[in-house]
Amino acid sequence: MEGSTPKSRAALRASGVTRDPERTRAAILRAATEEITAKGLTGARVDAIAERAGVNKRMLYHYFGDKQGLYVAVLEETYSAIRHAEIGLNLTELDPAAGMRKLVLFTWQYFIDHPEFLSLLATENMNRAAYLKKSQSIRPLHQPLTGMIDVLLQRGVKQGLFRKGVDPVELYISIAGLGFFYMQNRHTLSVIFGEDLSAPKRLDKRGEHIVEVVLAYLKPSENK
Amino acid sequence: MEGSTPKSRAALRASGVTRDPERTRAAILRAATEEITAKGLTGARVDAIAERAGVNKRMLYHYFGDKQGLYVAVLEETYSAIRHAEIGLNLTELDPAAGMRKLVLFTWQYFIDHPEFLSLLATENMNRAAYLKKSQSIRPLHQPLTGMIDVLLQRGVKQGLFRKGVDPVELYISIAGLGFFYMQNRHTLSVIFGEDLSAPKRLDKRGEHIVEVVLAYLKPSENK
DNA sequence: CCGCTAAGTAACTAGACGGTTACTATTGAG
DNA sequence: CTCAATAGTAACCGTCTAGTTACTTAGCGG
Repeated sequence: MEGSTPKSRAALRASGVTRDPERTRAAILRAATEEITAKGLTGARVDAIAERAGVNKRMLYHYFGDKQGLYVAVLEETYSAIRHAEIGLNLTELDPAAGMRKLVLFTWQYFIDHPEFLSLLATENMNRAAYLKKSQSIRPLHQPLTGMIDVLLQRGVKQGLFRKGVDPVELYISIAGLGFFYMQNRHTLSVIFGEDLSAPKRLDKRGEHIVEVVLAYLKPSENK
Repeated sequence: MEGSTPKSRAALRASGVTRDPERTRAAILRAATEEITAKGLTGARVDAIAERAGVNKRMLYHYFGDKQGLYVAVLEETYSAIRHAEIGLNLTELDPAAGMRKLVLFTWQYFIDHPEFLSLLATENMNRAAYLKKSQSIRPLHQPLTGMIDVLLQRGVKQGLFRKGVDPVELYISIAGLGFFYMQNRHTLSVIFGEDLSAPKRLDKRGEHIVEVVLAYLKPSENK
């Protein structure tokens, strides 16, 4: 009988019925990111991750060892994503003020689009960066970032647009902080100030505010 | 026999052997704050809180109902503490620039001295402010804050020291954010940037940076 | 088309955890 | 002094949860 041989790999994969290691792994990682960023590492349930991924719980241990291993994978992937997006910015092609504006608005928009990054950072810091410290793959991702900011600052100083002596790390922390605090704490802040801080128009307003704050700081003093 | 009557209340309280509702309640609340801010709401263990407080677990349910009730009590007390400290600042007696500097440095120092406030905010926002929304006692605490900032801004504008049209809420979020992000994420940021951001000197530097950023933003543009 | 390795499943388990029960001891009012 | 209300204790319980075991099935090299 011609139908007795199992279906071709392609057909099987298309129907989604059979094994597909990459797909399974990716589904677990995605589900874990959602569950862990929604509820924290201790709040996340392994069974919930498996169910969300549509995968047997055993697979989770098969691919990632244990809950911590899964968490580290989520952490590495999430950090990797933002750092690679930043590198793609190509700020050095623009004039310094425009480049800085682009960096600030990019960072702000990234936080809006990726709330999971915010939660994960909160979770990892609550644990005093214990897992990040162990990870070998994350640290090297950050040199391009400060390097890029440094170049931008130097070109701005040379053109008389920016003040001298600005520390790139300090500046980056400020750019990130102005957006991060607002987004991460928008739920409590909305209650406290009686204003819906998640409204799209409100987010735009905040973006412009952050640009203004950063550019005002970078401006050289009048008596140069 | 003269010793047959129980010791006087004062003596008993002094020896710490007998009942003391207020003391027990306070010990539980303090232990809960430590445990919950260290490990998050889901990570905190009820048994650990009881042990840390030197109290039987049953007492925790006696005074606070359940784990959530205890969490709400921690939340209310912690918010109450910072808001009352802010009100005590009396900024309106100083000239606007000095007042603003005082507010910024106070906020920064508060975050340094009270890391538990930072963790608790992160925890509550991860839960989308579900408990804060229910609390009746926290919201009214915040009107004095924005009011105070508003007065400071108006006086600065009148004296030609500050720009016009600054939104007090936006400004407060920026002041808090510049310090909050640094402190809350100092563990991951230190790893990423290869620098110990918790060093006292580094903290002082950050404080001055935040003051500079805020005052630069508030400065009126040259062509007034 | 055989046989070994990797992918996948279902049922299970030891221990942790939030919360309760049944009880005793202290305190303060009358 | 008495008694009711409150503070406090120890042991216990049902459920949840991370991780495991024992097993089946698909896929691929030879």
